[in-house]
Amino acid sequence: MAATMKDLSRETGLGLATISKYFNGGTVRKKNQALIESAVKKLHYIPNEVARSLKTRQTRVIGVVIPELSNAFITSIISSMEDILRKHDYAVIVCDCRSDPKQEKEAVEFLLHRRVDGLINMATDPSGAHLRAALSAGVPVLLVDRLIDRLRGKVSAVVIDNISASHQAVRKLTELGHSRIGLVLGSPNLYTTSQRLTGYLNALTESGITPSDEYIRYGDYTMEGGYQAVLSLLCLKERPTALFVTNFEMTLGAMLALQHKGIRVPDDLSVIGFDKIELFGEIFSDLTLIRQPQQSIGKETALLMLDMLGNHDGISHRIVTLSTELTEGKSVRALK
Amino acid sequence: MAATMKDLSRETGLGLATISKYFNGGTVRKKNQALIESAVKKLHYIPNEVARSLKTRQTRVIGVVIPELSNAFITSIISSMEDILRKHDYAVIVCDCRSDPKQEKEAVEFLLHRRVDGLINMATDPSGAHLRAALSAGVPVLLVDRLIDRLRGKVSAVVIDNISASHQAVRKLTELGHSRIGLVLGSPNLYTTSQRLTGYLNALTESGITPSDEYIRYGDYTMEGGYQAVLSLLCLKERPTALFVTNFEMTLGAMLALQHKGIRVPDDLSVIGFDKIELFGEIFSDLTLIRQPQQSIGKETALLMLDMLGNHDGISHRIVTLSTELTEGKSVRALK
DNA sequence: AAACACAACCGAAACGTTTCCGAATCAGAC
DNA sequence: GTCTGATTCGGAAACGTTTCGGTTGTGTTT
Repeated sequence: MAATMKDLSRETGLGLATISKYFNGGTVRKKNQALIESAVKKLHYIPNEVARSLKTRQTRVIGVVIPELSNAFITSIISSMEDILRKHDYAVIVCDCRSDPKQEKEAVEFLLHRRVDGLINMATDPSGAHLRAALSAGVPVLLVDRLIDRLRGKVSAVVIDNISASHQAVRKLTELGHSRIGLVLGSPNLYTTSQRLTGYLNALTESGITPSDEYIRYGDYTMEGGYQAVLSLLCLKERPTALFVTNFEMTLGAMLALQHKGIRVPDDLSVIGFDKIELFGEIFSDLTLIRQPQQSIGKETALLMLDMLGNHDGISHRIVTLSTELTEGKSVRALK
Repeated sequence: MAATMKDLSRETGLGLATISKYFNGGTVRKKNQALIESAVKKLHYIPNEVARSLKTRQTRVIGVVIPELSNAFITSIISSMEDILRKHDYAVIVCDCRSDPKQEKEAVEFLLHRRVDGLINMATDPSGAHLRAALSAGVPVLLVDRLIDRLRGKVSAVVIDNISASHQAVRKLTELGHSRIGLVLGSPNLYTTSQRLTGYLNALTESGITPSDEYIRYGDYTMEGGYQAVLSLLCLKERPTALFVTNFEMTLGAMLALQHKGIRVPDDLSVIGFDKIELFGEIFSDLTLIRQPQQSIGKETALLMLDMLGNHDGISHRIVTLSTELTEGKSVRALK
């Protein structure tokens, strides 16, 4: 059905090797170039990347394993990443593992079977067990957003500076006189969770405030989780005067909870949220929040991966840390 | 580096053909099965899908070309689609063409080079020109959400019944006594736009109301577009008493505009929106809206594609139409 | 024990490229 | 018109599978 190089060879009278060289930028005589070009047109030749992959031992495919596709933070990273990768002629296979370690592992194996050239992973399993096969197969691995300690030195990573981000937000609150500051974190064993907790603790102790577990909640990074976390914080005998919520969905949930409880922001409670994402940003436009540079995360991820793919000999594993930004809104006020 | 079937053959003393048969579910003697299994373990054999693809002439990869990845409606479709496809051992390569017909065409070619087994497309170019190459290469094409008239019979499709959806929404409004009903549509030359317009017009004439262009706006399916469209509708000397907004982003924009203008819903104006999407739904929880079954769209798309891939001889092109649902909120009231 | 049927096995040729390296061709100078 | 050195060309062997068709092995029947 589809034309092959062999057909081109027959049509032009040239050898296979010459045709191949033509497509790979080798030097071919003008007249032969023309000959090949017209044969390509005539036969509707389309190069077969599969055969090429088999021979060159590279598929020009990058596997991406993420916890959830329907998550604006993630898709906006993927989107800018895919953009760059495709411009460099790399295809991206995205696998959504639904935050399930088992599925995550299967996804990695699935991609390994397909001989992806590299693996980008926003890890669900904090142990990194799912990546062992990839590592031992020599496939470059790049972690995004979440580091895995025991893989340090064996993989690259692109993350944000979670500690400072959190530190900055909390310091802002302490500077305004808040000392009972509620913290809503993600799932307990996630990298970002513990980092953001550290930043919070640092900022508090720095201001001479003794942190108390009472004010810390784990909201699973979901809207529902954020909602419940805030409700529970509001039940404390000594209510927090301020809140720091550490991801976007939970911020949404938190705002909803406050709204339902009739608590005014910032009059009754100061709030700092997380991740201003296109559409949503408009809705709570006056929220003070920590903003992650999703675009840059995607871009840096793509570039770092391309870099790893380039240095085929002796891959150097780098960790790129991007910084966040505190955008001021009107959801925070000074305690009189 | 990586072990091949040849290595397994040497290790077990069995022939290549036998090993292959083992992996493809052929009958192999018990003792030999055990032999192979242990060799697989010992050598860490991973089947090379690339070589297999070359030989079998199928990649088990589906290409998906969409206008925008960071769009919740789209990702939720993709998510459920990818889920099913991967369970059937098909990988999905997603290309975001940023609603640019040129990029869309390039994406299709990109995927064709990679010899995808099938193509799923939420079309940006309403002419369908970008799909010609795929069609003539005999690659099954499946349109989602947007039909392309001149491709009828040559492709399959999964869409919703836009005309009834729109009809239903508008009839609801006319039944409550509204006659000046503003309509906010997407981009003029899109399939869904014209279908939803038709439903609107039908419903109006059915109630003896003469439609007027004055009440129709094109909002480009963006939040900003919806925002502007509503502002402009509010400037009419004879303001509409009700509004039907035909996608999610524009509904968001519309609500924002109303909020900014201090217009109360439904007291001052009745509103029917579109697409309740997880998170956002909570925010405007009392909106009456048309809900598309994104899950089902994804699922039907995947199944239909698998079906097309199955009937390798004589693909029958089907069009699956799913229906929408009107969920009642509190954003609509009867005109006294 | 011979004959048979049937299951399980294997050698070798594909699939469509790339690449090595020896062979052919070329341009220019004498 | 020949020779030289530099270019361009092409034959053939890979890459790791699947599959065709033929061979060997196993177990039953008489």
